[in-house]
Amino acid sequence: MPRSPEANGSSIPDASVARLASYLQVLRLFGERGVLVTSSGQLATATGVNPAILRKDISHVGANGVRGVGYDVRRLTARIALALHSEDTHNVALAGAGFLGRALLAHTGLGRGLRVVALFDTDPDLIGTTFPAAGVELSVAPMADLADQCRACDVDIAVLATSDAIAQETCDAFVRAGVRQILNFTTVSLHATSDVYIRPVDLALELQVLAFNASRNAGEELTTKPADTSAQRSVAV
Amino acid sequence: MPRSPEANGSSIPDASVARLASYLQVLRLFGERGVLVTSSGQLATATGVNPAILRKDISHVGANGVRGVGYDVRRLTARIALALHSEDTHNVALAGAGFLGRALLAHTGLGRGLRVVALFDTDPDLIGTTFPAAGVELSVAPMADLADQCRACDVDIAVLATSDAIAQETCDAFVRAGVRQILNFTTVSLHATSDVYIRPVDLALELQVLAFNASRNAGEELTTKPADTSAQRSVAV
DNA sequence: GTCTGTGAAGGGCTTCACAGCT
DNA sequence: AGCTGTGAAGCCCTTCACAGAC
Repeated sequence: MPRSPEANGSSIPDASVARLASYLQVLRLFGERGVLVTSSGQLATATGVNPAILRKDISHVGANGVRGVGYDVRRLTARIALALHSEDTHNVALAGAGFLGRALLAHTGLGRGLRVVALFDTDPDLIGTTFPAAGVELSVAPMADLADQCRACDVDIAVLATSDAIAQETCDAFVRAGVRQILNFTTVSLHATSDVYIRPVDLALELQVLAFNASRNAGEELTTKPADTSAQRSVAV
Repeated sequence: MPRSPEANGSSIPDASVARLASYLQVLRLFGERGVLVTSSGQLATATGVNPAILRKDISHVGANGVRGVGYDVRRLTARIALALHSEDTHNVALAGAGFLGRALLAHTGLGRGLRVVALFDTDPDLIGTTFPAAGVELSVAPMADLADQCRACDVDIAVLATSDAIAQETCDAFVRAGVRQILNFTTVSLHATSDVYIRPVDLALELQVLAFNASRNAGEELTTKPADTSAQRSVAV
């Protein structure tokens, strides 16, 4: 992973961005429940991270808390939302209306500000079928319409949930249509010019790691702990 | 992420394990195509990583290559498979037969040595329905049967693809049934004793990071590159 | 006393670069 | 010449621990 020096325009570490997004979820939940003030300790246990790193993450979006007291829930929510641009709306295109595609569509809280506006598949039987997506009924379009629809709907982000066989060509089509952020659920390692950010999400890999742990533990019968319960980091929909 | 000192019984880094699993995929493909010898460069581009780290990863499973030539595909395949215990068979239980659950079931190449042997859901309409899983027809069982079936089938690994509402209780049930490796697709941060390894897979988080990048790029209009095209790491099914 | 904000220390992973074998 | 194996350097991130504010 090359990661060009200072690729991160805003100086806020990728790892922190991911965690901040999860704090945001919890904070919004707290807000809905009428909680006014919270602490790094509470937030940390709720999200499964270390309190110290939580405070450091928060410090990246500007200091907010009151020493000896904690954080104002509304204020902190607003700060993080601002820093993550989480109020911006992004239009998402989804390629592949199989089980995985539909699981992603159905996923509640795809995240505020994310709206699936286009859905593609190669299967002729599926084309024209509609699926509910955040209130709207979304109709499956053929791949041939990909470029036109993406441009028309001002798509920012693409999600690839197709078969491996057509992954690269679909990716190319998205890139030609001007999409620069692609989430890749296929097992193919995609190639594109360096201005395109492709994030692979290999669901099988995680299971391989678990399997490795399981084999290891079976052999050693608990002489050592496998790792820890808390989050490493991953993907989400 | 506490990660207790020397938690990793076998000294081979987690990050390497994940990558080794992906090399294995590619190597098996090469093998089927009749390729006899390959190089770190070829494997690196095929998997989207740096050649140097690939060689280092491979060195963890014991030196294999021939300087000036490359790696014998069959030999390397065997070495990695051995190190990852990839020939061991693990029985997997899947909780949740919604779209996500079915997507996971349908996913080809869940990984060699991984076999879904039990499927649970709360929906009374779904119970008794069968789904194809690696050749066998798998019938949906009620949650009440979870413990019995897991023990009976000698389940190693559990996958949580349920609704958030019942995530923790389902997790607890798996732990009581003796499962120590859990892949968590819900957005709940699960808690269990420290001998249980829980790996969260938050599909929405990845999208949040993409959205953040998209907003950032839109603002700065390409003064800097977003990051890089190649893989960071993630999850897969 | 409680809880935040942060410098400093520590660790793990990646990259570089080169020695060594064929 | 080509490619592997690996010490060394560097980087990023996490953890510790404590000073400071209430």
